[in-house]
Amino acid sequence: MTVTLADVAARAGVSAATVSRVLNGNYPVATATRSRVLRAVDELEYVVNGPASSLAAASSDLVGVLVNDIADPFFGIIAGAVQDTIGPVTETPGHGRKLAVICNTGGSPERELTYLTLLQRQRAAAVVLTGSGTEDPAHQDALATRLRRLSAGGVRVVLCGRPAPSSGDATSGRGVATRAGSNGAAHTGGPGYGEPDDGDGTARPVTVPLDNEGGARALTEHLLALGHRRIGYLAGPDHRSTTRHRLAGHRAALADAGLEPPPERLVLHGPFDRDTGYSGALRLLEEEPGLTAIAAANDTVALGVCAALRDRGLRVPEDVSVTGFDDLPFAADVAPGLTTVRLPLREAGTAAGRVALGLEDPKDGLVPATPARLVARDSTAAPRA
Amino acid sequence: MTVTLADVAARAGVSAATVSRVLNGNYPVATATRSRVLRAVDELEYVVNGPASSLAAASSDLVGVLVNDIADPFFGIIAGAVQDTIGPVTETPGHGRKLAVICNTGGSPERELTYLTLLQRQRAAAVVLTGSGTEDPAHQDALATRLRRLSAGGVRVVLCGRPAPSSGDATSGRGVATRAGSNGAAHTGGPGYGEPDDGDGTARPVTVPLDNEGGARALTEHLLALGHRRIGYLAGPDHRSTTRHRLAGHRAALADAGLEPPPERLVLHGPFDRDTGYSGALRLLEEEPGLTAIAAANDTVALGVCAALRDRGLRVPEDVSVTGFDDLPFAADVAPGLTTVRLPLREAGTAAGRVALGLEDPKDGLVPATPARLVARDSTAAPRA
DNA sequence: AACGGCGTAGAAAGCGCTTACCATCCTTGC
DNA sequence: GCAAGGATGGTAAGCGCTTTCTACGCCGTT
Repeated sequence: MTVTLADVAARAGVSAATVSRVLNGNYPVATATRSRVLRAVDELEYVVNGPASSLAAASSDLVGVLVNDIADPFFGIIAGAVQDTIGPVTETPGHGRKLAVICNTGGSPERELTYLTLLQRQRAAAVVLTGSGTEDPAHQDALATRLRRLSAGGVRVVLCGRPAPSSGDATSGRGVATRAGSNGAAHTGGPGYGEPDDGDGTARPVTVPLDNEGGARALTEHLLALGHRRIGYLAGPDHRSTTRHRLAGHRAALADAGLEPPPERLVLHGPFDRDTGYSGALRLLEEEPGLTAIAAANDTVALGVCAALRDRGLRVPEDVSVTGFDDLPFAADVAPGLTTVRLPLREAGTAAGRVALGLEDPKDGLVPATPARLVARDSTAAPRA
Repeated sequence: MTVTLADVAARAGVSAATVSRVLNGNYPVATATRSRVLRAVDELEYVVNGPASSLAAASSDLVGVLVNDIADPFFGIIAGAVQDTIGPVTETPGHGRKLAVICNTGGSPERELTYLTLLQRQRAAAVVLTGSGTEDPAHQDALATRLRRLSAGGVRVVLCGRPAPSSGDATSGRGVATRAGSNGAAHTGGPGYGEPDDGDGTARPVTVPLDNEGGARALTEHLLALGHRRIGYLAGPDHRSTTRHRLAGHRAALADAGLEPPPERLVLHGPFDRDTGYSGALRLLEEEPGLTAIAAANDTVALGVCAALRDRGLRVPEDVSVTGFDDLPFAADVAPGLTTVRLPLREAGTAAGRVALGLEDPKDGLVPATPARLVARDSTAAPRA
C-alpha cells in the first residue's frame, strides 16, 4: 500500500542503503546515482516513515515547547519564534525538518510533567520550557528529576524566561533544598538541577533569561519619579517565579528610593487575566482610596484595571496611573496608550530555538540577556497635587 | 543504557508481549501479572519508545494543527482548545496520550504544504487546518492533492473555519476547475477534494465551519440600522477564503438593504494586523472624507483604525463608528468597547479536536455550526445628523 | 606489474515494539 | 472423571529505516 524505501530502491535499481544515504545526505553518493534515486522518490511520491527512522537512528525531529497558555500572545510570540527558528524554513542542512510540538500546560505543574514524559517517550530532540515555573518545592523536585532524566537521555533542555528548578537533591542528603523567596539571583540557575556535573557528559539545561525583575524595577522607578507614593500592585499567580521576580523588582525600586516595602493589602495576586485586573483594581481602591497608581502584572491585567477605573468614573492617568508588562501589540493602540515594559520575547524565542537545535551552546548555560525596556506611554502621569 | 520493554519484562518475570499488553491495555492480562509489570515499570522508570511503537503499530500519537499565526490569539484560542481536547487531560482510554503539533505557517501556502508533508512523514493520526485558505487555484490544487494523499494514508483531516480546497481534478480532464470568487456556498466544501467518493473507504475530511459571512453581514446590518451609508471596509489579505467570506457578508447586507455594492476605493486589503487598520483608516479618510463608519477585518485591525482616528482628532463613535471581528478578549476592555462579532473559537477548536480523535464523525463531513453573534459595544453609534 | 587507497555501493544486523498464532492450564459441563 | 473451552501468557515474525562492515573497481605509485 504505502511506498517504502525498498520500493524506491527497486525502482532506482540500487539498494535501500543507498536510498537512505541519498535522503540523509551524510554519505558520499555518486551524482548519477543520486539523481536516479531522487527521480524514483519523486515518481513514487515517497515519504519517509518518520517513526521508522527515528527508531533506527535513535533520535527524532520533534522539539517540545511547553507554554502556560497558548491563547496568551505572550506565549504565542515566544512559541512562534521558536518554531520559526527550528521550523522548515531554516535551511541549515540537517535541521529544518524539525517539528515544534507546542504543549499547553495551562500552568499546571502536573500537566507539565505529563507533557515532559510524553516528549521523552517521543524521544524529542529538545524541550523548551517557557513562562513561569512553580515554586512549590515538591513540584520543583519532580521537575528537576524529570529534566535530569531527559538530559541523561540526550534531550536538550532549554529554560526560556524561567529559572532552573532547584531540587532537594536526594543524593546529597535532604534539608538544604529549595530556598525560594529571596530576591535577586533570579536566573542564575540556583542550586539543584544543573549545578553539579552529573559525571557523564550529558548536556546541562540552558537558560534564556528574561529580565522580569529589571523590568518591574524600571516601571516602579518610573512611577516613583512621577511622584507616586501610594502604588497598588496586582501581582501574577502566587508561587510562580515570574510573579516573584517582578514583585522583587517592584520592591527593590521602592527600597532604593528609601521607601517602606508595600503593605500586604496593596499587593494582590491572581492569574494573568483581565479579571484579575478588573476585580483587583476595585479591591485596591477599597483598601486604599488614596491610591494614585496601579502596577499590573501584565498588559492584559492592566487592561482590566483600566476598565475597572473607567467604570468607577476614574480617569487614566489623571486620577490613577496604570502600568502593564510585556508590551503586547495592543498596548500601543489602546487609549490611553499603556505604559509598560517591552520584553524581548521574539529574541528569547529565537535564542531558545537555536539552543534547542544545538546551534548554540553557551558554556555557562546562560544565553546573554537582552534587557527589558521601559515604554512610557500615556497611562502614567504625575499624581494630582 | 535506556530501559526497554525487555528489561521490564525480565524484571517482572514475564515476556515482552505481556508488558506491551499491560501498557496498551487492549488484551486481557491477569490482575496479579498486571500489577507486577506495573511495579517493574515504575521501579525501572521505564518510558515507552514512541517511535518504536509507532513503527510497529503503524500509527502515531501526533495530531498536527496548522495555524497562520500562533501569536494571534485568534489561532491561539483555537489551537489551545484543540490541544485541551486531545491532550493528556482527556482520559478517554486510548486517547489522552496524544500530542498536538502546532505548526505556524505564517499564512504561506508553501509552508503549509511543507508542514503537511512533515506530518505525513510522522504518520500523524490527524491533521487540523485552521484559518483562511488561499484561493489561488494552483495552491488549492496542490493542497487538495496533499490532503487526498493524507486521507488515503489513514490520516484524519479536519478543516476548521475554512472550506475544503477545490481542485481541478486531473482525472476528470482540466478546465471546469476552481471557481472561486462568487459569494455564498461558503463552507459546503465545494467541488474538488472531498466531494466524489474516492472509491476505497478512506475517511473524508471533516469541516468545522465558522460563520464568517453571517458575522460580517450582522455587523454591516448593525451599521446600516444605525443609519450609516458611507462605510469603509478594511478587508483581510486578498485571495483568502476568510477575507472573501467576510466581504461577501458585508456585500450581502448592503444588497439586502437595496444599496449599491461598495465602491472599490472603499474596500482595502491588507494583513490581519494593526498597521492595516492604521494606514487603511487614513487612506479611507482621504478617499472619502464623508465616511461615517469603518468595518475592520478583525479586532486587531480595528484597534489600528481607532488609533488612526484618534491621531486624526476624530472621535469614536461620535465622528466615525468602528467595528471589529472575532471578539478577542481585549475587545471588551478597550475604550470605547469594540462592537464586533463573537466567533465560537473555543467551541470550534474543541469540535475539531474531537473529530481529530475520531470521537465524532458527522456523516456529511460537516459539524453543525454555532452561529456568530453580534456584540454591540460602544464603538458604534448613529452617524451625526 | 603489483599494490595500497579512495570512492561507492551492497549485505545484513539490528532499533524496540506490536501482534498474529500457539501453547498452557484451569475451569466447567455432563 | 474427562474432554472442550476460555483465560493467560509466550514465541517469533516483522514494522521501515540506519549504519557498520565488507566488497569491488579503478586510480596512482613505486
